[in-house]
Amino acid sequence: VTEEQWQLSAVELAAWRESFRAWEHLRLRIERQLQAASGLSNADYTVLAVLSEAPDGRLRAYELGETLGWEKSRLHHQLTRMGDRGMIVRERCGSRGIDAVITAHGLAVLTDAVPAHSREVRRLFVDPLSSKQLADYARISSALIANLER
Amino acid sequence: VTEEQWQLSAVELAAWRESFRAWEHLRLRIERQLQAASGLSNADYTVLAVLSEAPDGRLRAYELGETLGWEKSRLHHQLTRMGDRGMIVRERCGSRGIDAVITAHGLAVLTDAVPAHSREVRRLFVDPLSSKQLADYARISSALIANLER
DNA sequence: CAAGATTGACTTGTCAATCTTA
DNA sequence: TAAGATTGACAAGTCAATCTTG
Repeated sequence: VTEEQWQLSAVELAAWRESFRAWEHLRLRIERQLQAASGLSNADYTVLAVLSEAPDGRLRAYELGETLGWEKSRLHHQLTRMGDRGMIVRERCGSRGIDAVITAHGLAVLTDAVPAHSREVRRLFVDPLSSKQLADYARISSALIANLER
Repeated sequence: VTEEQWQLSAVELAAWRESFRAWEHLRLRIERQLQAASGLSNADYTVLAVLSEAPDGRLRAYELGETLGWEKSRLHHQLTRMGDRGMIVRERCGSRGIDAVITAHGLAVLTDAVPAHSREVRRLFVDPLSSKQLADYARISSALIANLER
């Protein structure tokens, strides 16, 4: 019999499936709360949050993409949708760059959405874990990201 | 000043964002590998895997949905697409139930896909973690699921 | 040419409404 | 009526190809 070195042990496979399932559920619930309460997707919320934290509420599209880890076309479609809904505007900047800028409306929508969203994150992610577990989870996530980006 | 009890601490927020980012990246990479190597989405793969593990490669659509934690319409669309590609068939079963049954072709596609997929899961998820971290991560995921399903 | 932005075609997932049969 | 299945409209994301300007 050939050595099947790729095989996952039962424990490893279960860990993978359980983690996958947990994250899918979590994402769905967060998404639903945001949608129902504020009409935002999680992607909308994240873009608004990142822009609102940038100086002048403005960021190069390119850097925004890096920050979020999104492909340029995904970002572009997202910004187009958000632009159509008046949450951001695009402004040509320098030579061949574009700035995404959060609008007053975008900021208002975000401000409105933050408390309930944060409460949901707390309820579904922070509260069920001990602070050690939360720290562990974050540390492991960082390790995974580091490995992914190598 | 009002007590802002919903606020997430910097640590909590960072943990949430880091975890979110890790999981998004991970999912994308897994998805890409599957797509490139086997023309399967992760959803396809998961359905095939679950069916292949069921007695006779057959499962009530309803139970399949429960197992995966998917809504019925998602499952329905998914099965339709997989049916179109000859990987499963639907069979009326009992009174008002439908069985999803993996076909020989579906099983062949799955069998083909397993090694490279498993290798990728190992490379991106299992190997970068110590076995204690893996166990921690799985345990935390279970806790999150338990909380979500309450 | 190359960095960065844009486009369009296509796949997946969500929601809400509807159908079917015990 | 209710369990379970189906449908269709739509939002989101992916890929590959193309445009633009230094």
